[in-house]
Amino acid sequence: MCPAENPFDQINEPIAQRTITGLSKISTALRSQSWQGAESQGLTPTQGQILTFLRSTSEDGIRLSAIAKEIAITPATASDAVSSLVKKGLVSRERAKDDRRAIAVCLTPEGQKQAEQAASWPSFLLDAVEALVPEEQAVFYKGLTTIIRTLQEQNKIPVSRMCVTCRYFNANVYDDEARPHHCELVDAPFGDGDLRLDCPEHVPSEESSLP
Amino acid sequence: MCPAENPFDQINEPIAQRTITGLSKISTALRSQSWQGAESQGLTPTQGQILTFLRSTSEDGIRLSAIAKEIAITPATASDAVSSLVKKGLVSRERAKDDRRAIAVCLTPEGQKQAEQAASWPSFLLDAVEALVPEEQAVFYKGLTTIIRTLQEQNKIPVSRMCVTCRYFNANVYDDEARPHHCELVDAPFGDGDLRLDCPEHVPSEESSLP
DNA sequence: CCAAATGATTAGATATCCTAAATAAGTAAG
DNA sequence: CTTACTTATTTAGGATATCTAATCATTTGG
Repeated sequence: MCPAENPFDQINEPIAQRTITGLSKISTALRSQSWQGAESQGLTPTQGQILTFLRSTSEDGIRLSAIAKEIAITPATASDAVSSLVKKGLVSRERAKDDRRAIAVCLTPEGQKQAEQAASWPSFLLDAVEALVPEEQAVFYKGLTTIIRTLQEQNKIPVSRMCVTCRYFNANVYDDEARPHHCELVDAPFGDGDLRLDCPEHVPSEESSLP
Repeated sequence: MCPAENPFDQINEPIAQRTITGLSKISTALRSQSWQGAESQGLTPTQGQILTFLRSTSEDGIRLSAIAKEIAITPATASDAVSSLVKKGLVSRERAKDDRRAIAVCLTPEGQKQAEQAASWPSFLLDAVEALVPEEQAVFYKGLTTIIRTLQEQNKIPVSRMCVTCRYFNANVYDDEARPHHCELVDAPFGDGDLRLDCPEHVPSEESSLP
């Protein structure tokens, strides 16, 4: 497209810049809503996030440092928050069996219940995301995975167990546009819309491959 | 697509849910980076956001309540943050001329400088967004505007001056796929990629029209 | 002119978040 | 097997962030 043809190129910021502004706005919404969501449970956003994280892991006994890394806070802050949760009886804090420097944080039964609720507050976004037609959703989601992947490579975000960094993932091995990728674990082809951000079966690969 | 054809439909969460997870991850990155970005200036994230907001408005003398609404914090929190900024000499706080209950917050010259820097920290996302090819960027951006628009309608996010809620905006009036919309202010057709999230010329419309 | 609404601040409480230092336990090199 | 380094967590100290609720001042509506 010739620049002279498009007067908006002259007056608009670059699209990447505007995209960042948009992501920031959504981030603002998430922050402000997380207060309202968590507060109704007598929790703070950080505490809610910790419960949600504990719930999502099948292991019992999560290290404090793992929590800190996932939520992207310092160990000191995580320690404080866990103390609050212990005081509220939602998690237990025990010494790890294999490493007595470390602690194992677990959900209590009451914590389980609270975690269910805490995990559901971001659903206020559901209507908004579903305002996109399915094809838009798929492309949008694909864009998200790409962005997150890049952020992980730059260590700007905790590494999660996503397809694109998994040993069992093969990108673009089929001609089928709807399902060009292959997962060796379930041994099946799949498309962008089925890419996962947090797969329990994830095994990190040496070198990653972008879809 | 027939469900039996796609085994992933059985084991994956709905795509909207995973999209929300992804947005939350980016939000986490923004939060943690905003600390590092702001801190290097001796600011906190909230203070940085306030400076950025003041910088983006041409008016001189922003109400405290306007700040609170934009950042999605309570007036009380905003008042505290402004006090900190005043102490640091980055903004001035004066009574508004037209309404003596209200205050007018302005950037000082020193605040101007700091605001420039504070506004630039989210550029850590630039590489990640630019990892998308231009067409992906455009679609992704379009999706963002739709989501933000929906959130605004639900009062989950402060209303901003975006095209899709502007009196001068006409959605999908041309057959040209590249530029289906029309802005009456600049009197020109344009496409999704040129939609704005914060247009100085914005005039709210009675009823909004989704592109 | 008074009641109700609005704009901002203050009070009081808890949590966030940092850095830096302290404690304790594993690990590796001689 | 002991010293030195590393790792996991906690404490200490300090500056906000953030909320709700109460208060004060001003404006607006009737």
